Amino acid sequence: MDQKFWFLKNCDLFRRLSPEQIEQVESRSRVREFQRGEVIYLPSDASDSLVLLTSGRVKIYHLTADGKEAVIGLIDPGELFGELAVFENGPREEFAETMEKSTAVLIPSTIVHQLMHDHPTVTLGVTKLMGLRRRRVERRLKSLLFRSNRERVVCLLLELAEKYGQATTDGVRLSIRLSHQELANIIGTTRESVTMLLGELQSEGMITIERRRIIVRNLRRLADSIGAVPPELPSRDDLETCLYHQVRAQSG
Amino acid sequence: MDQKFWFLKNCDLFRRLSPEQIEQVESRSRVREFQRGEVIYLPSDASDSLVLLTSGRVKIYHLTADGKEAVIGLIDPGELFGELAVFENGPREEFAETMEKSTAVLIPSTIVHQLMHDHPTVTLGVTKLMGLRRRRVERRLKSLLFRSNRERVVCLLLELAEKYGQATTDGVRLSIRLSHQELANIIGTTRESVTMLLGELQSEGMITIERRRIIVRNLRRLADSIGAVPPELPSRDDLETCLYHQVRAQSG
DNA sequence: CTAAAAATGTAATCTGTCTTACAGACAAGT
DNA sequence: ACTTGTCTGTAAGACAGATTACATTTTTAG
Repeated sequence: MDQKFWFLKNCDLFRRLSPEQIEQVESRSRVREFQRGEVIYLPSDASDSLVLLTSGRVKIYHLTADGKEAVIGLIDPGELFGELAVFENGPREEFAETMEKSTAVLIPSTIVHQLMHDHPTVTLGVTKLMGLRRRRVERRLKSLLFRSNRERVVCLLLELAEKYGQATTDGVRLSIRLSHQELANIIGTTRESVTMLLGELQSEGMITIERRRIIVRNLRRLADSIGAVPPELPSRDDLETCLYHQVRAQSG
Repeated sequence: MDQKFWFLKNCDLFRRLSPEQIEQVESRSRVREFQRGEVIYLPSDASDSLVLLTSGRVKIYHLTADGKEAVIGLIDPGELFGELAVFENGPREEFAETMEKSTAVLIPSTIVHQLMHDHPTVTLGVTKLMGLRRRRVERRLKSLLFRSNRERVVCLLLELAEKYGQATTDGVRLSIRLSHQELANIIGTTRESVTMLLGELQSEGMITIERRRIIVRNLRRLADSIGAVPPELPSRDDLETCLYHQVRAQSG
């Protein structure tokens, strides 16, 4: 049967639900399209939905007192976000903003609560999700404390390679395009510093940049240069998930 | 009835369990004493227990490549930690080390899994715990990105006031003693910088320090100075919990 | 109580990073 | 194709913070 909300079935969290339950979630959720740069939610926002990104890309960030964006994380298709507001009663503290044209499903937290109540695997899934995110943030914290800008940039490249890296003959190609400003917002430095450091790394032969795409020539050497362990590249599974989304996006 | 493991009952997570279930947890958990500076677990550690701190204080930290401690968080009596290893199968990434003589209960993850399976409130409790911790880390991340050392120190003082602050006639007294080195390890700077900045803040009348205890003279003014919102002090409830522990520790 | 160890205070130098400023490259829309 | 706006590259000066080095105080352990 052709489901309108096929993506719910494709989402890890809901995979094991019965068709009736999926239907229930469907009937109460809203799908929304967002243009590039639109805000999905903000701290003062009353809404407390869980959000599933089905296409595009979203950045989660805090605003500092002087108006700078402190990026906490990036969200890709198939990923859930905004889940903190489902358990806390207080308001959110972060912004979610699309980095390109995106589509998202907003699932009211009441539905999520019900699901978690009825279906233990959902609860476990949510818990694991939270754990994963937390580990990610802790890792980032570690990669910022005590580190120079150069080390931060290298750490970020390694992190991006782990999530977006595709092995090619030239090296590991990052399938994500971020401006220097966006990179700077992730590691807490200035745009100029990022430009300089990427230039340095390129002239040292660690990376090459062509048409705003970064290729890490030698992952191990890059990791070694700051005493880190080279990351695993995304597994075949992840790629399949990714492809699935792309295919469905074209045909749907 | 006088329970040997009274602290399990006192822990939020287990409060609603039946006496039999408590007993079950008790029978499979181990209590251990740790001297100041002992390591409770480390990344290569095979053990995957959930840990409940019943007395003392623990710091959770990562080690950077050049051997510096990047402190992720502090654990106080009544708090759980090490919970990430309960869901991930991979090894831990962080160290847990006592900052003073401490006592902890090690609860095997199998027991936790069982409990979560049988008792939905436990699962929900764990999820909320993870959410809380994550928000804490994200907040810290925000308070480090783009911030000067002075701002970081002030942020840290505000954070400590929120957790350890006691209102007095002189101002908010922090009921925790941390060395300058320990403070530096939390905000990712050097011991010398912390010494200087605390001195500055003192000479500006923002804080006073007597016998290694910090008193924030005017919380609002301190918060305003970096454009932050002054934190709430710990509520009566938290204080009671704290007292409860102290009382039990004396009588038990 | 005393010795040893740890923590604090201070200061000079040196390095990395931010700031400011501007020019050129690239992208998107008319 | 041209224009507009965003992104990238570069560089000089200012400044914050790391480093180094050492004196002094406080705490801990025997």
